[in-house]
Amino acid sequence: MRKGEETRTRILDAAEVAVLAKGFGATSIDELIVEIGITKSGFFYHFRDKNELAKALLERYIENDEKIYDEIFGRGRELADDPLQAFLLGLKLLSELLADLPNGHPGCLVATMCTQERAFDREIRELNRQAALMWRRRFGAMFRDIMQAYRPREPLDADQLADMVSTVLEGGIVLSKALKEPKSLPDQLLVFRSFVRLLFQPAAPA
Amino acid sequence: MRKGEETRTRILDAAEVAVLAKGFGATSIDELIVEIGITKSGFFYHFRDKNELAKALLERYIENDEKIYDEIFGRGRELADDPLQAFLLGLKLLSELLADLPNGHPGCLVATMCTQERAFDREIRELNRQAALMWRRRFGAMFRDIMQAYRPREPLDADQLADMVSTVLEGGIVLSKALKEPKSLPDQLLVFRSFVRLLFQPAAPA
DNA sequence: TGCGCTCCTGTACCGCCAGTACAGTTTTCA
DNA sequence: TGAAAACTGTACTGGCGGTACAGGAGCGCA
Repeated sequence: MRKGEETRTRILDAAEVAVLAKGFGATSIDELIVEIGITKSGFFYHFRDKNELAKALLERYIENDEKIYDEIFGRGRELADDPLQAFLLGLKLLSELLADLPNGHPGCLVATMCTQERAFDREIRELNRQAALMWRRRFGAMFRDIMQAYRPREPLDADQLADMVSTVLEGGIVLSKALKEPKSLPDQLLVFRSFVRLLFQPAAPA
Repeated sequence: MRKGEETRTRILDAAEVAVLAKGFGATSIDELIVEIGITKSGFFYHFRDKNELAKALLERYIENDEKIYDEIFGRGRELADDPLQAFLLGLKLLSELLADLPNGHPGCLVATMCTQERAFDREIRELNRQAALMWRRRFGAMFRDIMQAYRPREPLDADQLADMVSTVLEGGIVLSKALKEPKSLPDQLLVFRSFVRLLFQPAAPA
């Protein structure tokens, strides 16, 4: 049990790196087993097929993602009582975390599975959808809290603002990779942060 | 010559649909040639290998993308003299165009190649980078024009604002696909439009 | 001590796929 | 009508996903 879990984790680790770098279709099982030093039979002992691997990969990724957001925006709430300040602080912390990744963001598995959606079954596409909905719920709740205390200068929907967080993150990752400029992602997040601050800023004093 | 171009186009058309749906690695040449009714030899007459296909695909995609932006933001400038109004109008027109796609946005090839970057050679990654830089130049020029006439309420960089257009488009496509909500993409673009309007809105009257 | 379970290895095989090689054939257009 | 363009046909290679099993090493427990 102990040993089996460890091997499984090593497969997932190697697969995640490869899938984020080359895409799922271009990631071969043969290459993974060579890398981690097991046989093909060993691989299929842990995963029925490649689709099972994709599912396990995505589940683990989403779980970890949620944990990171919990920590970062939890810290934001610890350091600031005001919901707007807490959120802005969270965005700042997230931007710093992304800026500190030495080789830039490795990529988002949710995005990877979206850009190759027909390569996966219904179950995986549903997992992907649930992840995006969780992001919406998380940030939507924050924006609703903020709106209790601040009146937005434009009548924007809390869920659409929440989606904007995911949009900027996913889009920033793509742009960063296309440009080969790791700094673009944290920068874009800070631009979005400025927008949020502007949106809830009280009208200029008379 | 005429005929050859037509076949080549048919290959590219079929390949683009398949690559956007399943990713490049999961798109097989065998499947493409069956779909368009040629032989494998016929395919390799037009493209030396799969990488040549990818390059041609990306080149055509970027060219077409530029043409669409030229048209839409050109129309914006025709209908409004003011650079801010012209840009806001362009975003509106773009949002409407995206909202009218019956099955949602098919996906962006630049994003596809980013999320599978290691599957492609240096030349293709450079093409991708140039595309992102072209977007930056295009929208950066528009923001600089706007800044000649309007003072932003936050000191934001024109190039970073320009990148935000690409970010929102790429991120919106990913989110739309993940959520299976085609409307998310045009909606996100309109949220961004509100932000831009807010940014250049004169300070609230005293 | 040995039984059974987990966690693999080894071997052999199938059909799909990218790519090569090249000879031959049809189509197109000047 | 003839040369070039645009293919087809055939045969092959090696990698890959996946299947099918048979067997074995190490470990916990009665």
